[in-house]
Amino acid sequence: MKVLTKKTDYAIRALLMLGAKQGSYISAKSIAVEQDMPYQFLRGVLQEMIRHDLIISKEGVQGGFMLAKDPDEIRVRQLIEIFQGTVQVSECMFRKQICANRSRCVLRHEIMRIEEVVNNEFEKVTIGKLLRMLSAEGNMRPALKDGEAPDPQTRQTGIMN
Amino acid sequence: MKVLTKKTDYAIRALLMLGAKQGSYISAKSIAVEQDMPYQFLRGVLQEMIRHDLIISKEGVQGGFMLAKDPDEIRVRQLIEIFQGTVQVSECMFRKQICANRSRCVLRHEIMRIEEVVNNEFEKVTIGKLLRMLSAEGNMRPALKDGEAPDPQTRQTGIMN
DNA sequence: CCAAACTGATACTATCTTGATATCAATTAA
DNA sequence: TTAATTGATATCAAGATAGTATCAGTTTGG
Repeated sequence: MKVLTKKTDYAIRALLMLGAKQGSYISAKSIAVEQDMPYQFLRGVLQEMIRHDLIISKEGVQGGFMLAKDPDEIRVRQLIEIFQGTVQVSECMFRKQICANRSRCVLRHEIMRIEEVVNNEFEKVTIGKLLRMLSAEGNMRPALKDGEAPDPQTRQTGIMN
Repeated sequence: MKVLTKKTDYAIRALLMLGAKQGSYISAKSIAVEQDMPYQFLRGVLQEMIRHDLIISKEGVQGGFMLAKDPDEIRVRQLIEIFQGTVQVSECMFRKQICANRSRCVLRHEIMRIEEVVNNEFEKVTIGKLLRMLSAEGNMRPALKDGEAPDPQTRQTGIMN
């Protein structure tokens, strides 16, 4: 049972990199190199995020990508939905007006409950939160609470690797 | 994001059928027919469950399968582990002594936390619990609490479809 | 004893999803 | 004007999931 596919994984890490340098355009190439991701594959991921208004882009020399919104408003849950589709139980679910099979429906009911738990958890994880965890870890200081501004030192430490 | 694969789904429903007729052997064929599952595929699933001591079998005429333990001791979590492997985050995790990439590790940390939540939930769902939900639903009475014995009427209603 | 109803074991194929690559046109800054 | 870039697709490879087929061994009832 794999929680995150490559696409989601790459997406999150790319966003973290963009989030660490807000305000400037960062090229797909530099992300791919620094994060060790396949270039063209990453580009597909980035384009998908543009379509969902998570990032914006600029073409041409010195072009690249930039966050389109506050990091605290980009939720891992949404990324999972974009790249892996809504959580669903086996089949049954859609169409098939009311399950033909009771045992499957009972099972489904249980799983939908669990799905909700999972979704709530992923809803709480934002790019902003991850960024704070990163910088906190970066210089071995306690994690910042939500809303608290990280100190400049931590800021410039750089995020990746 | 698919929570249950066919194998797990079939496994659970087969177990529910066995659980509904504890004490007698039920053939793979009858399960396949009643539950509308591909016969040979189901057989593979059943054999896997034998290897994990969830069920036992009897060969030959009048043979079939039977639960090997109390339904309340068969957990959906274990079934998921058997048929879908342990929950894991992207890659990273195994080998690769300590992630080379900090952002991936921070992410991983968050996801491992969520995984634990999921595992706890699936740990709580047993075949016994599902059986009780089924019989409760079967005749529109409130669900039984854990440990409470279902009444005979409910019992004989039959489980499937 | 034998035939039919079964499981054990395994090999194979098909289909779907995920991951990755390649190409070409359009844009932009130096 | 050219090199660095994104936009848009098309294609391919690899892996996971789903499903089929086959044959040998076991058991029971007639």
